[in-house]
Amino acid sequence: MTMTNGIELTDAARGLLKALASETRQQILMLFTGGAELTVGQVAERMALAQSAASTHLAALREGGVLASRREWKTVYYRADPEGIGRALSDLQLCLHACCPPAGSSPGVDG
Amino acid sequence: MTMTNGIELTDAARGLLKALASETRQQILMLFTGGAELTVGQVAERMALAQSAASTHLAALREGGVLASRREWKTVYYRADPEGIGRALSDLQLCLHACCPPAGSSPGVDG
DNA sequence: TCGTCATATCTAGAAATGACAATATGAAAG
DNA sequence: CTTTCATATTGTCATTTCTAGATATGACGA
Repeated sequence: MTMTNGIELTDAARGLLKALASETRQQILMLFTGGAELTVGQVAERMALAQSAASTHLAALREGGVLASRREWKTVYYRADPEGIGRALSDLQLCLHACCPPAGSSPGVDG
Repeated sequence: MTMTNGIELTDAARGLLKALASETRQQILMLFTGGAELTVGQVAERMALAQSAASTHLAALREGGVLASRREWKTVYYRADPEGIGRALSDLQLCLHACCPPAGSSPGVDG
């Protein structure tokens, strides 16, 4: 049995944290609210970024499991990856909950 | 009527993301599992960091609402801040949920 | 084959981050 | 007032990250 004396974040959770470490990427993610599909060019325009910067950030978000991409001819459409986000968020919550229970999570802790 | 066409992360959520953007700080947080109280010196020793580096990281974690500190004479004891963590996590979840619902969260989305 | 379009990758400079050493702060003891 | 102890802050350097421009890739149309 693998023994870790402490708790550790999963890859999914670390990916989310890394992807959303940048405020620019946080804002980019919000562009995809409601299941919108956006191209690299559209993101670059809305964020007032160079195409290369937008491409890099979008790749980082995809790498972190936050976005997914679909290619149609020459155009790449990015969209949110609710499943990836959900898993990462769940892992993060589970880990932080195990680490620092919000008072009253485990019976017998308080009383 | 104030119209924000998008969704925005709360300060608490952004604080959490910023605080946990560093893997070193992620590991530091895990030292506080189980409600442990640690001094700056103890964290520095366990993480094999200089005292100044530990102090800076702990301050960042406190700034992000992840840790809380208690001063006793010359010694400062840091501990997890479950309330702050819970709020940030809740905000983050709420925002991401609103942005990218995990399939079937809002009745009528699917049909 | 050549040209165009959208995106990805490479390169280089700018800005931010993280590390350590050294110094400063604040509180208690002598 | 000076010393002592733990922590906070400052200065500097190395590393990383961010950004934009230029170039490469892949697919279609002529």
